[in-house]
Amino acid sequence: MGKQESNVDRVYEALRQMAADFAFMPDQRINESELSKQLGASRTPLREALNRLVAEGFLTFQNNRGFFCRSLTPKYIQDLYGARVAVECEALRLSCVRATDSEIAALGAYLEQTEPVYETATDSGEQLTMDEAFHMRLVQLSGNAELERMLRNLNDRIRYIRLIDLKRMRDKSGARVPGELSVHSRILLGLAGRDAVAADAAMRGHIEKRREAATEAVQIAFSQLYVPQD
Amino acid sequence: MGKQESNVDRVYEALRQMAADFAFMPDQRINESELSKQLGASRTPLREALNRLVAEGFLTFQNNRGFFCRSLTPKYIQDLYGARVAVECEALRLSCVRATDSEIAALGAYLEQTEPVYETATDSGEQLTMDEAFHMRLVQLSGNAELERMLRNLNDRIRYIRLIDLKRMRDKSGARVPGELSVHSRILLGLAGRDAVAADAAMRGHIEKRREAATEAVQIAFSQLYVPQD
DNA sequence: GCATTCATAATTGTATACAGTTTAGAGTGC
DNA sequence: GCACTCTAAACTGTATACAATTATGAATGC
Repeated sequence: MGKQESNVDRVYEALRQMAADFAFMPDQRINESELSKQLGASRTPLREALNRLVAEGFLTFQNNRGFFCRSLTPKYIQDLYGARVAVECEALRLSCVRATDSEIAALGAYLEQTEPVYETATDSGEQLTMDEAFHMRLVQLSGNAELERMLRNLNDRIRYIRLIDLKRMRDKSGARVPGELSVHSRILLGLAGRDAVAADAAMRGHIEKRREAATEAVQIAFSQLYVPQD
Repeated sequence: MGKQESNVDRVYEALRQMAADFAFMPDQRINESELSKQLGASRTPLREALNRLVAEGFLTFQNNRGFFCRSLTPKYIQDLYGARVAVECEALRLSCVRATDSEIAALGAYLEQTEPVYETATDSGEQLTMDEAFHMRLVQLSGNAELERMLRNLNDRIRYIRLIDLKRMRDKSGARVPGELSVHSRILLGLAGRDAVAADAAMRGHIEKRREAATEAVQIAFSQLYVPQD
């Protein structure tokens, strides 16, 4: 068996990464010829990948003017956080009914294993990867593939801002008080106790808190994107 | 100003409609040459449109084998209904806080205007259009563009099944008892009273009820698709 | 300086050609 | 009949060419 992955897939993955990282500036027009050279593919597969990203909300498209990066505004980011609440809280409610005890225990073990690493990690990207993995595993427990698909898409579009927020959070506040339960632990505790209301409240509070800090993170994102410090 | 809409857009809209209606049979492989002739466009814009539909969940793609219609299974439909609950209930909770009285009154007026038409309508497609419009307007009141986008996508993928369900519902039960509030009215009443819990319960019950009937509708869908009665 | 016009360059839109891969089916042996 | 092989046809993947459209910028008039 040779390559399973097609060229379009490779181009698509690369572009998705670039779009997530705002390698294209907000509202920036994308030059197809230049980009195709850069990615080592012709415009045909490039445009196919770009069209997928339009449908996923990473890019926009204007007839006869081509593809543009999505814009970055507080409202846009607020909406993404709002959608996360919708998806993750409903998934959690479902999980309270549908997840088995062993599945919940497995996620608990994962949390216990990763939290010490998370607490001491110096790389924010690594931290965010762990955080996203926990939330994804949680939504997987709901057994609903659509909710899972939605969260994956939201995570990818919101990642750049979350990374900034995470960095700031670490700079500001000291380490969590030892012995105190982490937010993730409290969510999982609600789930284990099949207490949908408590789990929902913990999750909602968790996301809303980050959402409140997001507008400030958008400002910082702009300053990073338009005035590179390196 | 000449045409604003591009060829890709035209092809895309046509394909989306076809995919929604299962003009492609579940799991059916799509022949690009044939389809491009049928739509009067070459394979290049056709494939661009097909790629968008893959990203939206209408189609799937396998490398070197091309595009396929999404499969139609009870699980898939159940998941779509589950996602609808997530999106619509959260939108409703947001609306209880953010929607203005006049916006709610306007939706109430729309409901009062359409419900008599709805009750007496003989065309199920027309009924479904009204139903979808109400739900879309409701989610628009939340002010969250992402939730709106998500619901539009879900509606398009679930439409075929809802149409069957609506037909059956009408055949089975007689007309609603006069004087009794419609489900939509009860949802709106909860919203007007800023009672998120009541509104949520009404919405959740409404969607879950249809969801329970959906598996049966899937069976009928299959018999319709594979044994046309005309 | 500022707006307007027009020619030209740059860019996007799409048909087409052809290479690479998969699929279908005839042929063969058992 | 059944499984296997091999060849031809069908189909997908992508580069490329060229038409259509938009963007750029110099020239012009005020």
